[in-house]
Amino acid sequence: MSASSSFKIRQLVQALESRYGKIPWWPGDYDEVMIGAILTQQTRWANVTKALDELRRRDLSTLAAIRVADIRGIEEAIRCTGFYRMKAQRLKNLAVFVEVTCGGIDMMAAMSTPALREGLLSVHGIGEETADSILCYGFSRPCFVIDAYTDRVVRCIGVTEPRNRLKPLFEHVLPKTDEACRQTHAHIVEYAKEFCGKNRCDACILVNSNG
DNA sequence: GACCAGGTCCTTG
DNA sequence: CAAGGACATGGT
Repeated sequence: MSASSSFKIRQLVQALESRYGKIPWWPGDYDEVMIGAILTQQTRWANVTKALDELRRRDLSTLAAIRVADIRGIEEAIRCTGFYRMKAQRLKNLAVFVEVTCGGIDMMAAMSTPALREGLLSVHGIGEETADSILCYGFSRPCFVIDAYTDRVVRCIGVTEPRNRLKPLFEHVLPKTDEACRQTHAHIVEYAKEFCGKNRCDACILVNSNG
């Protein structure tokens, strides 16, 4: 574990905290967070909220409902998020995992974080980011989400660890609470949208990258 | 019209 | 194992 990377990330976390303070991010019940986590894959959140509204309108806003619904109706409801065919199938897969494999939300909530993470990752269509989002924002576990924005922002402040080292790095630096994980991740996304384009970071104002 | 969005899986070399 | 492509609609 690189000491200088830890230091830079500590600086980043503090600078973001003082810049943005407390911001609400991804409120909602278990079902909404899990469904949203699939729908937001490679997709803007604004389009996800439209799809969530449409799902609610069709009484498809729970995984229990999604599990038994005609997949075409799900596809129609979520079309505006793109990749809608694939995502409809992924929602079905997740619904089977939750309702059948686990035996319902309550059983899921009683699982240990490692067991729940492993289970989620076994679902076809759920990768690390989606699993960790569900763990952190849905099940309030102290689990830090690494996404494209996180990757971009840490490069911007001079951290060179490979992407697969970032999660343990952040979890080492942050307090072991879901609140810390969700706030910092939300901050990073806000900052990235404001200052870090895909192939540039022309306003890295938070942390001196020579540190 | 080009480019990108809070990824994941599959196929190639 | 890295790199590239497919999935698809909607906003800037």
